[in-house]
Amino acid sequence: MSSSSSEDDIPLSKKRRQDKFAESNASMSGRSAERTPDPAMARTKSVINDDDSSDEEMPLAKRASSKTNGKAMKREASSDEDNVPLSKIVKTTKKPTPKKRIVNKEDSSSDDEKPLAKVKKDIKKVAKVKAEEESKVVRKQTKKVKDEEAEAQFKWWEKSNEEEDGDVKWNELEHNGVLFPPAYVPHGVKMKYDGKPISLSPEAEEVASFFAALIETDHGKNPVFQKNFFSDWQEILKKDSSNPNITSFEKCDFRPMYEHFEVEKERKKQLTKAEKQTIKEEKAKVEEPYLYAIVDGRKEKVGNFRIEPPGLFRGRGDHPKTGRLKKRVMPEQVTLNLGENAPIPKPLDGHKWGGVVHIHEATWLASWKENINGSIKYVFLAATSSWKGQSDMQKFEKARDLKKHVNRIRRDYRQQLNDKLMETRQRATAMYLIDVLALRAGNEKGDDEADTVGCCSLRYEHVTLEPPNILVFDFLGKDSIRYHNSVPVDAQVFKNIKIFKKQVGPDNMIFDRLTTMSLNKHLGSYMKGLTAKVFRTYNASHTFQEQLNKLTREEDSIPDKLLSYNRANREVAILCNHQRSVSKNHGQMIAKIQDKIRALKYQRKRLRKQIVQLDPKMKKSKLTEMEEESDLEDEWIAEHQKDLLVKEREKITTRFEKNNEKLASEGKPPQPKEELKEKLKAVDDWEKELQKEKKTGKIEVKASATVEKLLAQITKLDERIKATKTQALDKEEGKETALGTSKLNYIDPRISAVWCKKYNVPVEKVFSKTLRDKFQWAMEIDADWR
DNA sequence: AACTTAACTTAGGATGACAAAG
DNA sequence: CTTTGTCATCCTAAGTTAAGTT
Repeated sequence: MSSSSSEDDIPLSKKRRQDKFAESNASMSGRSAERTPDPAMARTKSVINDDDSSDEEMPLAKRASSKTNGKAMKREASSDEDNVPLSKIVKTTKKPTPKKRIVNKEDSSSDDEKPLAKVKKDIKKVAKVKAEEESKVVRKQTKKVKDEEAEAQFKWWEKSNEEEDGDVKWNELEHNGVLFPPAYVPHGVKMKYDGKPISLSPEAEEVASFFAALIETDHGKNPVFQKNFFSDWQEILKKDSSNPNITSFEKCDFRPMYEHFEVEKERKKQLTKAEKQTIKEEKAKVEEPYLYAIVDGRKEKVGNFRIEPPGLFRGRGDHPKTGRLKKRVMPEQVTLNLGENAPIPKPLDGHKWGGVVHIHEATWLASWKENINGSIKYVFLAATSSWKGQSDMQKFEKARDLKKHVNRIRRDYRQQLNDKLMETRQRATAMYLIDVLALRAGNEKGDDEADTVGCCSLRYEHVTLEPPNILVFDFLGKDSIRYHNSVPVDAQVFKNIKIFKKQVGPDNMIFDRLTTMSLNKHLGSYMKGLTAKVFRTYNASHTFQEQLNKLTREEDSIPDKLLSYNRANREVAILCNHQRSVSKNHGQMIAKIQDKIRALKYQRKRLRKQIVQLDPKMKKSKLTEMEEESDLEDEWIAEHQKDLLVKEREKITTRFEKNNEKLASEGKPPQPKEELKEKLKAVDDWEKELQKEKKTGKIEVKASATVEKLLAQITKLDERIKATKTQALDKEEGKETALGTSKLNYIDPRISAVWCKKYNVPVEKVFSKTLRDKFQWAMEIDADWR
């Protein structure tokens, strides 16, 4: 923080993160302490008296928030479910979890598939036989196609809804495993410790390099990041006794390495086109085997076949683990998911796979455990694949289904906003927020993660009340993005939040009797598969369609139509709070544009003066109608003129030098210096002229100039000024909203497809190539779809 | 555990400024 | 003075991986 001596220079988005940082530092005692509930406050009643005056009588959080015994709490919460009317527990009978079969590389070849696989097959036999036969047919057909022209895409959306085949996603699955990052090649550049160059073991050098590359970034300057990196690096240093004893981060100077990388970067840029081309080709050759998997005979694109390279964990927000070393992944840690009959790809030389499994009900191709949070990473098919496409379409269909139920759901929760039962009332209030504000569900998080919240995990401090009915939300959501919004709400919602807050007290969760699980369970009783996130999809798509209809004019030009499209898109992005960090030089950029505008205005002003000089009568007519340049101060003009002169001189000198170089290379003698002087003199003359202008207040008008000509020039300038202004405005408006996320994940692509058809806008204007590929299933939609 | 959503990072293509040529 | 070619800059799209939900 100390680095921010001039706060105003910091882009907004960065600031927001910094502020947050300050906040968490201020409350150093840590969250766990803050959130520990006051046992004296614990109460047990769970019926609500609606009268405000008797708020005190309200029940309280059994799970009054504590993280320390969260597990016990959760169990308790689930026992609460007994209160739920039976009718609401529709949950389908659980299928036995499929057994994973780990096959060691050695035994995999011979014995293989028969026993376990057969049992499994028997279980699902009845349901599956039909599908299997079908898929065999499909396979034969597509194999033929594949041999000729591999790309003929399988149009799954044209097939009638195949029987939902239990949870089985595939019968045969073949792929070439994963691509590991190349082994580390030491560069030998010595960093300094305590001012002296030191040599490091390759492993220690690698980790130091990870950090060195980041020293100029926000991460590299973040103390938590530094601390975590440093302690993990020390562990690595200890592993090789030849490493120097490094105990103080402050004494480390990573700059030599950083500079080395900068030079390398520059060198890469300087490569010729041909060299770049060969590098690209080599890369493609290495990747080639991993690009596609074969699913039931169909060739499908793989998404992320590359194993994530080692590096420093770049946790967002103030993640406690940010900066920790993300270790290199070895084949031993990687599990492959393959068909029983598929050949097992070769692991790295001298290595073995961690395991090979045949989980037919999963869509992942490979997985490994990551060492920072202990979570599992997966290799999936690409977004263009049928698996992803199908589930994407299902998602939007589900959102469309919601339309049929939403009125009933809304009526219910409105009614339940003053339910006697605390839990029900909280649930109804949460549903209101999820529905109206498109908040995320908000699972609880651990102490070893960034402190972010969603609807169910909102805490006391995240919502403030502004009578009569305004709620002010201010919290960090997913990715530590700030959600800051003032919304007028239903009177009862306002009242409820007030009550809940009073009950739970500071630092505690507002919906203390609600979990995402119980909420989703309840939603599921309205409609199969309905969960909190469906509301986000539904509301996003719905808003988009609404806005689009409202904004688009038949008679508009295509750019205008696109503007409407983007505006509708922006509405959705705002609803979903999709932000992007303002680029580091946004401020500069805007300043540059403003300067450009002023420079144009300066020119225009001169032209006007000239016109008046030519024809004094013009003064009162057209010219006065024109907008006055309020931001053109004399001071600025002087500055600007100086600038123009300096630039002109520079230009002349460099041109002169360049010319000389050219002459020299041709073996000719350089131009005489007098020539340069001669040319520079012209600028001097210009300068004098400007000074004279300043004194007399008159501009010398060229002999060829006429009023008409000057007016024409002014019109041109006017246009340019206007264009630049709107450009600036557009940039300013959109600087913080990211349109891409909603387009990619929330807005039903069929709405766009229909819109393009209806208004004759080419689809490629609204969908990039990847988007078109991903949404192929939506492109051939009927024009009357809604 | 498995899958979707999301922002951050990077690559490369479009765009505009500038110099040289017409 | 306008047009054309080149280079740097900027911006978008693709790629990556962290952070959510179920």
